[in-house]
Amino acid sequence: MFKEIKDDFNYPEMEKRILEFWDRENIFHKSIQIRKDAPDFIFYEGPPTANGKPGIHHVISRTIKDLVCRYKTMRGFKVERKAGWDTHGLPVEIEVEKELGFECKTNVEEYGVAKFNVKCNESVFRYKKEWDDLTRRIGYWLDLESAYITCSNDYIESVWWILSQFFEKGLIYQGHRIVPYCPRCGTALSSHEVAQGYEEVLDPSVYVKMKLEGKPNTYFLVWTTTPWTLISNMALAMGADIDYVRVNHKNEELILAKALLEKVLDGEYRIEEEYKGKDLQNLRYEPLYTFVETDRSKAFYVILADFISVEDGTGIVHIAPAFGADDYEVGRKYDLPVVQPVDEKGEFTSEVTPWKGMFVKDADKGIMDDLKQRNILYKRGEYLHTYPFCWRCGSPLIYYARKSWYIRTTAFKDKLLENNKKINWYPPEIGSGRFGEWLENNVDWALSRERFWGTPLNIWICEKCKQKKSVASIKELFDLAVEDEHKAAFKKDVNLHKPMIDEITLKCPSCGGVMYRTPEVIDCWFDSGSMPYAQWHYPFEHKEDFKDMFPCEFISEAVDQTRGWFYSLLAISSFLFDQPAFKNVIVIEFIQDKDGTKMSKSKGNAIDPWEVLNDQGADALRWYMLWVSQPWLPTRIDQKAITEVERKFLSTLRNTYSFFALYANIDKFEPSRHRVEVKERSDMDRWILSRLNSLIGEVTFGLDHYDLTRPARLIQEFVIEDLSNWYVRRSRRRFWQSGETKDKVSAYLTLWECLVAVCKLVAPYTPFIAEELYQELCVKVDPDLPISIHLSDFPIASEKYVDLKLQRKMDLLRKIVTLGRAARSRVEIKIRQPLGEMLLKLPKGDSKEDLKSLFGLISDELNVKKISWLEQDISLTELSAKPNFSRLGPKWGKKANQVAEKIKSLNQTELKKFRDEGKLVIEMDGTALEFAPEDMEISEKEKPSWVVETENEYQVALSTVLTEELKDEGFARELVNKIQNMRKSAGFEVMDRIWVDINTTPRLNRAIKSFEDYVKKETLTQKLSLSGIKGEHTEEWDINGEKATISVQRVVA
RNA sequence: GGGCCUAUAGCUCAGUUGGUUAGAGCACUGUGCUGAUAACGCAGGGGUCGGUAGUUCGACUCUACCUAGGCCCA
Repeated sequence: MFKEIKDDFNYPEMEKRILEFWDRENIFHKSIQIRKDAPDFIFYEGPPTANGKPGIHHVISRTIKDLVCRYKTMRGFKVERKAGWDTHGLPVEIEVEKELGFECKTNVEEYGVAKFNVKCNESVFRYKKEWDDLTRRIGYWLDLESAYITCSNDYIESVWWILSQFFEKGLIYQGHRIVPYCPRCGTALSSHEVAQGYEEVLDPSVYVKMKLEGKPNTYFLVWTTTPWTLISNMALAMGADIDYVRVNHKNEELILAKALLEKVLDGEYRIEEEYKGKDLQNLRYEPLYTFVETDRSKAFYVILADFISVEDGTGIVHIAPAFGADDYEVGRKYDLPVVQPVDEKGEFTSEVTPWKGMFVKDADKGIMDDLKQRNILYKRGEYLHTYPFCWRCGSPLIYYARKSWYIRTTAFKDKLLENNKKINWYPPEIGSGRFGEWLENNVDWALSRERFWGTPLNIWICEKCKQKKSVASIKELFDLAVEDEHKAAFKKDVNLHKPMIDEITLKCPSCGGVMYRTPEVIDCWFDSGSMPYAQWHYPFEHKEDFKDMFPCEFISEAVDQTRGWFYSLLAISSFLFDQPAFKNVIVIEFIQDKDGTKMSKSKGNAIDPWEVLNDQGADALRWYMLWVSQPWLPTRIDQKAITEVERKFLSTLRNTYSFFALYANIDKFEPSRHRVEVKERSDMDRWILSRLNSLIGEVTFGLDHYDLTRPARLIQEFVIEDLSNWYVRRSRRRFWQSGETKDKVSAYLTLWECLVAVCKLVAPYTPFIAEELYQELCVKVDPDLPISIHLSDFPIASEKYVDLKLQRKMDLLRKIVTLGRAARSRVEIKIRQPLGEMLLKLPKGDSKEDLKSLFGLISDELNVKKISWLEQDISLTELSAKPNFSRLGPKWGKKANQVAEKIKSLNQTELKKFRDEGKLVIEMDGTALEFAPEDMEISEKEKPSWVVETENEYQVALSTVLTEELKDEGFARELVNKIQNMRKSAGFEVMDRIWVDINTTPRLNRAIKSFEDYVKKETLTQKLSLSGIKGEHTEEWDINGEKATISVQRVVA
């Protein structure tokens, strides 16, 4: 027996049942085991940070990963899915700092770095259970037990090995990095933190005159909003192709951008000379301040930069390499000195005598006064702009150069570009555009972070001779470490994190001095980019079989990873193995709320995934997200829309199964015991199988090309329109037939085959309902089949069953049926009333013979007795003309009435000519009448007793003549319908036999007599009487205008 | 401030190399049907294709600029 799905079916409940089944039978691991000799499909799980709750956007990325992995498994690959956790990074530290109520970095040191890191470690796994639960609930099959963890010793050891490879090749160096820095907290902020703290503020706006060397009275006019940085000025930057002018203004010669003259200068000026920026390159000027010893030959001249705009300022930008990222970059290019007379508290150092110990921003006023006094301040004002403040303490941030370690990625930039081209990006424009263009402008990777909770940078530096050593393994560390109590303690309990690792000192191989570890930890993107190797503890383990696990075929993450994980994977793999770490990537856009704005907890518009999962279920959510739009488009999510998906698609699929189960149970039909060759089946069967195989082909093609949305839409279309609304609808009666005819068996087999195939097609998308139906449709039928749908193979399209000609025929037929239904509806003759004749007209090219074999279907669906062709030149409509008297009167005066009569008597040819050409000349009583379009109104009507519907060149005409015989049959069908309704409302089972009594008019009695057998057979009536005896259930009806009292009663077997 | 993505019916989305009257589902209105399922059928209303300018015989489609939302970078 197939399980009949009851009305109280509940998706979340079913899904939980399936989850238990998967657990109990260990299906996930079996799905890998059974493919153990199959080719690998390598997948990398991008590690999430578990220190926050998972949200709805995580569901989409996990669904996509799961879908691809399940699909590839069903396609015959072995797909290992190792989970991973990203555990390091500033966000974790901030979370813990908040918990502990810390206000600045020094609090951590006071608290103790060791204790702090223990807290970080705990914090990271606080939400792990939430993640595990959600992962399981949405059906994301992932090997959580063997997850890689970026803070484990093995993982860190692999990362160290990779770092040492970079180091050995000379690709790691020390430089400066400009960071947004909070002087009060004494810490650099991540871009994410900076973004939280922008505020609109008024800053000083000053225009300063910088005197040209050796040119009396000539100045560059320079603008800045941070006067305190002028003390560290090293150069002036101009745009190579920007137009500059020298003007005579208030008895001085000033140089500035031509476009900004009006905006900047107050009063009269005279242009003396014009040039491009590049003409002024290398011109020297006199420094404003000389507090700091500087190699003059390297500074104080005009350089060119591409970031100069003429929006604001003067088109000449003052460059202080220590205090701006652009400044620093261009400074490196020109080898400008980095002068930084500002300490970690943001105060001027003692060199800057007038303002020493003063917070730099507080010194602005004094500096401006000083400039004014020296008569080199052109003007000062205020400037309203957004400026970043510390989100924690509210202090203004300063951009500040810190010592930093870099990886020289620019040294192998061409490899990065080349390897990027080997990646298939979905969508492609991310790879070529956003990511590719960014790679073109690659700058060295700032590797180090001055924080506590991270992978310690594995570089030790000799105190004496400054020799550096990058330790490649724990073993090497032991070999080189100075024998002391720290080493002994470390050996007992290896912990590669700060602060323990900092206590390990090495003996310098060159001079025998003591080597101390550089205090920084590394960027956690390096951790995650190392996962292809570190997740296997490569090269310390898996050295031999590593080539089978690298690179991977597929990853998928959100678009914010372009400069994150996507880059770190590519950079490290390009260096180590000169190939991309991943071959295909689906980039996911963010989910927005139904108004198109970002979901966030603070806005309160975030959808809780559990709400959806408990309410509509995982399948509905999964299907919705993949069906609604391509993952790389911003998707608006609306919980109501998920309900719609459930109602329309999942329920239709379920009900189609239900229909099958109901009748298969009645007939005790077992698919495995029957066989009918497809070619021996009906047109209807061959049609749906043809559609099915076309569908399989299209779905496979899509999924093979990482297009997940189009296949979903095609499957949904197939299930609703083709399978349920046409095949099942049209085939219902075939399942009703008594006895075991070949036609009935064919229908059962066909529907069963379609359902099984559809289940397998949707198995990667909606793994739960697919499993539920598979258990009924397959496992019960044949115990030799795999015990789970996820252990079976994906369907293969059989070309031999694809009959495109048949599909076109069916499309045509359905068009004709639609026209026929519209025609009936217009004259209000219901389908149950048979009609005598139908005429069809097709466009010239269409073959009539092809369609003829399907006439049976049409006459069945539209309930007509006979179908014939309507020849091309015969028309079932006629034109008629209505005279427009308000025009005829003025035009023809007394003759108007005569003319009107003439108009009414125009023949079809004349009317057609008038309609087509808009004019007509005819003769009346010897004079020519010339009609204009306004003279009459043309309308088109069917000929009497026909109703016609036309679409393009397709025309359908139904005869509306009702003979007494047709009426009799109409009565009979109406009666059947009413009795069926009564059976249903009385709660009888489909196979129950009944007694019927009808008390009605003579006219209806006559119809009943002539269709008695038909009525009885359709309604499973054993005895039909006309005596007026009331049975269990009695109702009054109006049967096509005839009153009738109908009683039904169940026959007790 | 810079780069990239998105904007089509009330809602969610299609729309091919530029080509007739811009489509679907949902929602809405009317209507029919219901052993046809959480349905289904038929008809209807609903659009300045985000805005402006340009290229073109012709622009939802190509170009520029602008507006709004998103991501990344400053």
